Amino acid sequence: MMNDEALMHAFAALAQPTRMKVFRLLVREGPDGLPAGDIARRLNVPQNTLSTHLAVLARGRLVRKRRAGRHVIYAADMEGVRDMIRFLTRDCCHGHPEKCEQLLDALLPECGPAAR
Amino acid sequence: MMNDEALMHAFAALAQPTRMKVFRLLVREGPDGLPAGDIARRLNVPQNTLSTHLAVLARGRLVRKRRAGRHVIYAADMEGVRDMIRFLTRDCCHGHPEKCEQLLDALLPECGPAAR
DNA sequence: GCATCGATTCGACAGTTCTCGAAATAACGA
DNA sequence: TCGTTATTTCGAGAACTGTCGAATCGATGC
Repeated sequence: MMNDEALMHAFAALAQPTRMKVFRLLVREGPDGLPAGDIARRLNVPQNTLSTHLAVLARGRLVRKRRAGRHVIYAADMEGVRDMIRFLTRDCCHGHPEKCEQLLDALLPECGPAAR
Repeated sequence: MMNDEALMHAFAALAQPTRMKVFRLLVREGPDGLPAGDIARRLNVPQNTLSTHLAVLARGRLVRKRRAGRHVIYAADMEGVRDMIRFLTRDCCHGHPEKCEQLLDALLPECGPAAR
């Protein structure tokens, strides 16, 4: 479980337009991820600037990196995401689960109607 | 639906320890909320500093304010939360809903086992 | 070894955020 | 109206963040 500081890093990581775009791109790309250079090219950001942003996302556990030859491949890391959701929704219902409907509705449609 | 800038404000709002504590407190407190001064006292933050933080949370649609006499009462606003969750989970499953299990597990326990 | 390619780190500048004392605003009661 | 209480806004200093050129590191192939 993430502590408060780690959680803060996760929120800070997404509080910046370029990093939001990177995260979105990587979530769509799936577990295979993309090399740093490809991301830089696709988002039109200088490679060194992007590298800094990727480090911030990694610090927030929102991306994971692995090396493949001379490429470093980044992929979305859902562990950080899970802990953010936990924080956002902890104690939200006060014993009235139906109040969480709108929150569940935000999550479930993405997973298809067969999710549950 | 929140645009990217509004969403960014929501993430930025939680990227700061005092504001994280305020949000957590207000979520626990429920829809009735708390007057600004009570929050300041409970978290040991000067009232003017807290006021600034509350404004940032409000900009991110994470709290709502209403006036009651000379008090201004703040309560958690789940609309911003819902849009954050939507952003975090959009396109995460790639046609394999079972991959979202861990994300659902982050949300459902908070709502009690009878939630679905 | 050395040239090359991909990625990161360094260093500096500009811009933004955090904090809090002091001043201003807003609502109430006497 | 005046004094009191609750909250917000203003202003300034310190700290932090985003950006990108230049230098560095790491892996590959010749």
